[in-house]
Amino acid sequence: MSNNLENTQAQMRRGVLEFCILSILSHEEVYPSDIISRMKQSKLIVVEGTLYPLLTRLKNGGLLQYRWEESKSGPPRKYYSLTPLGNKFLDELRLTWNELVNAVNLTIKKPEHHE
Amino acid sequence: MSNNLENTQAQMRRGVLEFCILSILSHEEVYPSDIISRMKQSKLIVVEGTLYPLLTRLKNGGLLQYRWEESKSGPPRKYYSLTPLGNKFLDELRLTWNELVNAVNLTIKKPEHHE
DNA sequence: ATTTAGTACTTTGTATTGCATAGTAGTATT
DNA sequence: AATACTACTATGCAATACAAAGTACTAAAT
Repeated sequence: MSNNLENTQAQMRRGVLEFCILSILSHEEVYPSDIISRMKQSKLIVVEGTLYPLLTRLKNGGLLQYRWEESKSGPPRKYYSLTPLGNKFLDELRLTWNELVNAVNLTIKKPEHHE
Repeated sequence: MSNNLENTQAQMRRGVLEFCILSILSHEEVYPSDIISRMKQSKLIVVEGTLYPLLTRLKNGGLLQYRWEESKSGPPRKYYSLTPLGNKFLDELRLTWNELVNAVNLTIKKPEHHE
């Protein structure tokens, strides 16, 4: 059926996709293939068909911008970076992430017995 | 558009929904409305339209079971609990959660400079 | 000068699923 | 018998991750 382990694990990862991508872009101007390999290093798999539309959505939302740059080893690359709005957005997501970790830790602990 | 903050925040929470619900059920036998209020306590909002189908999916997947119990204050309740398979599944998700937290922390940190 | 390989960006179609909304049904109170 | 409250169920829509196939550029080999 649809409730195998991998599916649920993937769902967890999906939830933090945008956050991680924005974080990477906050450190350095990179192009999509860079992002994929950086995420892979952290065991967060993301594929092209996911990343490209996501970057476009973020760009259309005013969170990202890009510039073209020639490459010596193939077609030109889109170097993405955060806009000021994107930076604000990321700040909020950092808060959200910390809150989420706390909330989950609360939930997965045994409940305290009141009264 | 579709890339507002709330949307992304909700996405993060969604990713851990199953994990939290299974965790709650591993501690005590509860009925759906219980789960909703427990999640709310931890700031993880979940609504009926999400929870009921999710519980059904998990049950059909063999992770959950339930028994009916009469209630003095309304219709009978479905008390859910984990099956042995559900317990194994939850163990895996605990691992996944810890790995995810590590992976995200790795990703959101500045990259180290190799060579 | 074509072909092949490698890199990089793009597009299309599908399936999952969270949620809004509305509906059904039981008990208790007036 | 009507209303309120609680609880479970069903329907339809919208968002989106991913698979898969496609386009396009550079460089190297034949």
